[in-house]
Amino acid sequence: MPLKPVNRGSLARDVRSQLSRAIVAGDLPAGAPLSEPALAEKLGVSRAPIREALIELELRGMVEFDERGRTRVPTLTREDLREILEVRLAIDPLAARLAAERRDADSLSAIERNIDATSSSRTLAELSPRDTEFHGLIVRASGNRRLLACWNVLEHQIELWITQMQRQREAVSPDTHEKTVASHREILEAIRSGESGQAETLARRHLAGWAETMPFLR
Amino acid sequence: MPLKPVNRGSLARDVRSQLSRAIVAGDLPAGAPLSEPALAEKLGVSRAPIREALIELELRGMVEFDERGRTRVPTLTREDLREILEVRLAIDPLAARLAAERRDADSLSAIERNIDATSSSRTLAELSPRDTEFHGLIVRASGNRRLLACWNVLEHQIELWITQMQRQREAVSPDTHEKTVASHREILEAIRSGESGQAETLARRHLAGWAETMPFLR
DNA sequence: GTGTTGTCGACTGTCGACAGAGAGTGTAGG
DNA sequence: CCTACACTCTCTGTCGACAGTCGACAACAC
Repeated sequence: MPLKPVNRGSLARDVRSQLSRAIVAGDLPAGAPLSEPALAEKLGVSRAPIREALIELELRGMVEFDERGRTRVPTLTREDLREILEVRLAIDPLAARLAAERRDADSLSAIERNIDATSSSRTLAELSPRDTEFHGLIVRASGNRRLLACWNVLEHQIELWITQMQRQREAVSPDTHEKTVASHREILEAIRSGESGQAETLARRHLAGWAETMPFLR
Repeated sequence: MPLKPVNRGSLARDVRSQLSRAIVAGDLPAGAPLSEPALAEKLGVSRAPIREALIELELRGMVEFDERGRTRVPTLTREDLREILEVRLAIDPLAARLAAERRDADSLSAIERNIDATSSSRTLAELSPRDTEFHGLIVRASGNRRLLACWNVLEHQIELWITQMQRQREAVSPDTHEKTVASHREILEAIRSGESGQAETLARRHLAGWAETMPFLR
């Protein structure tokens, strides 16, 4: 029986992922202050790992500190989404281009599996994490760690915004769903065949097209 | 020992800026492990604010944790610089375009003052922080907080790389210096007059031109 | 000499505790 | 009835302490 390395120093990391999950799931309501002692008791740990987790979540835009140090889940506005999309319009196409220049086999198969999972999603609650994951996989496939760091700043904010839209239970229209999957597959094929310019263009169009389905962005 | 004890109140923030300063100044040598107790004693605080600062510095790429939790100042390679420039080639032009679309008076005058300071810098040690600041001011002027968050991930890494190049004491050739200032001024004027496309193009060319002065990038 | 085992020191992850500050509340006085 | 004040309660920022773990090194066995 092969021995695997054991989990080390998992408390703070566990706390972070639990809080992260709870936030995007909407279990921690936006706006209300998060009390460190309360979180610590709920999670059965002391305040130290809670604090470490909160600091990281703040840098990733999942919580914000008010002027007196209290922590809240931010309420994302139209303006916030606009900002996120503006930056993603720079990041996503770049990531696709770099990924096409590398063509890493492992990354490609991971993306492939993601698309399969996406195509079998039916509700927005299923689809949207897959979609976020798709774009994250491309950023990873770019091999640029700084680009990944930038992506990490945005990644969860997108999911949080979708949650706050309160529309997760809606079924995705078959039309939208089909278009998304087809578009993702196109991008993957451009990457796989090394057509970096095409991958870049497709990624840009994909995101811009999605943004246009959000008419309230003005 | 350029680290000095810190004044009470907002300890963690002070610790972070002191460590940040010490790192980009090269006072904390890259590669060697940073001991929390040692830092705590040098700064006259307990380990708690030290830890908070280190977590933030890690997310900003100024320190890295090894698999066992020990902290080190990373040694940046050619590859790292290439990654940074790749991402900046996406961020900088976008920031310039957005800044031109906003044309905020306060931002414009801050940039103006920065250019004046730049033009009176003589050594690389003086010039390079001004240059970093110039680009940071444009990102701020874009008004996009997510873009600023991405920039923050990169900002200090650039300064750190310059430090590790060990060339701060070199005089900047008058030619290079003049070109830099002229280029910055061009970008500012494009922003001031609201020519967003032009600002974007100039910002891209400016950065690409600088990258070409780094022949070892291949 | 080489490989193994035990010991020592140092460091990280985590915990509980305390002081200061602010918000909310109840009460006394006008 | 309304205001002002004092009290309480909770929270954050910070501290010191402890346990587990790891690397270095010495002692030891073969």
